[in-house]
Amino acid sequence: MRVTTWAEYGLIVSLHLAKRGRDAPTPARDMAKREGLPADYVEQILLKLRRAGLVSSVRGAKGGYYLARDPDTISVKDVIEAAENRTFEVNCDVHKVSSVRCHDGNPCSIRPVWRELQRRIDDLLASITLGDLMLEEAEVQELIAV
Amino acid sequence: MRVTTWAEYGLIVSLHLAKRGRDAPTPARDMAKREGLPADYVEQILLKLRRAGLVSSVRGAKGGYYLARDPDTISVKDVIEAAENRTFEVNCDVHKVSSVRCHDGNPCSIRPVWRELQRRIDDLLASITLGDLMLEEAEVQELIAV
DNA sequence: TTGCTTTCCGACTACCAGAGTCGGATATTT
DNA sequence: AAATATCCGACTCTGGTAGTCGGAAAGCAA
Repeated sequence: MRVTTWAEYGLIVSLHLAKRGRDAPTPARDMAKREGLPADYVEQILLKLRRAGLVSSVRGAKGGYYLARDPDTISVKDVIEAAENRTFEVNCDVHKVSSVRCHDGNPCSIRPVWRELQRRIDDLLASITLGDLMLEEAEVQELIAV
Repeated sequence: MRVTTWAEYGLIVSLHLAKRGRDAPTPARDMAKREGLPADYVEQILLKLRRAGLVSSVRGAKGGYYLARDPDTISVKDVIEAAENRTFEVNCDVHKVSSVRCHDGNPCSIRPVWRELQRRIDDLLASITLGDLMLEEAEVQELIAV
């Protein structure tokens, strides 16, 4: 169980845009260079973020990307879902063990475990915003450790 | 983010053994057939569970596997770690984005997010035992939804 | 002692998603 | 025009997941 680079890079890039502000758009290539990430790949991810409505873009020279909304209104969950489609994927829904076993009518005491796990993961990730992540590491840590 | 079949099958198989009791060992082949899982694969997983000390085995005819400890003393986290090595894997530790960025000295406001996520996942999974999962689905659901 | 059942274990294959690249089309500024 | 960017599909490469296979060793039963 882990998050992919889509989610990780997505967060890095979103946070980068949040810090840069919304005055002038930031070119993908410039962002990739500063963050030390593969440029072409970053562009793919920015495309996903744009399609999800998290960032906006300006084409042509002097163009680039900027955050579509205020950092405080964008949660980590938003970014991960934009980049990776889902946060935690419950096998009962997608990669079913078997159609019989995972059928809704069939009782399964394991299912509630995955469901609850998904709920808790989503709860945490939805509670953290890009605004929060603009703080120092130690402050973030304190903030989210309830 | 998802659990692999190692973890899923591992749980199914452990739970199966828990329900069967510890009077007589259960052959892997028999278990696989009843649960509708690939026999050879189940055997691989049982091997992992045994190496982790969760199940014990008896070789030869009339042999098989049985739970090494009381179901109430084995958590879902135990089973997942036995089958999959880890529950949630923090990229900062294993698949580092880059050695510079993920170096301990380098400040990173994203890191606390993954760490806290790991903590919460582990907390939940450690709080659920095989004994709990021997209850009905609805009861399990109620039990773990705090 | 000869089978039969079963665990044990390494090695081997198939497949797919993750990670990243590439080539070119389109839009905008200078 | 030329330069800078987004846009986007398609393409490759790799590693891990999922599962299979072939045999060696151990114990039971006759």
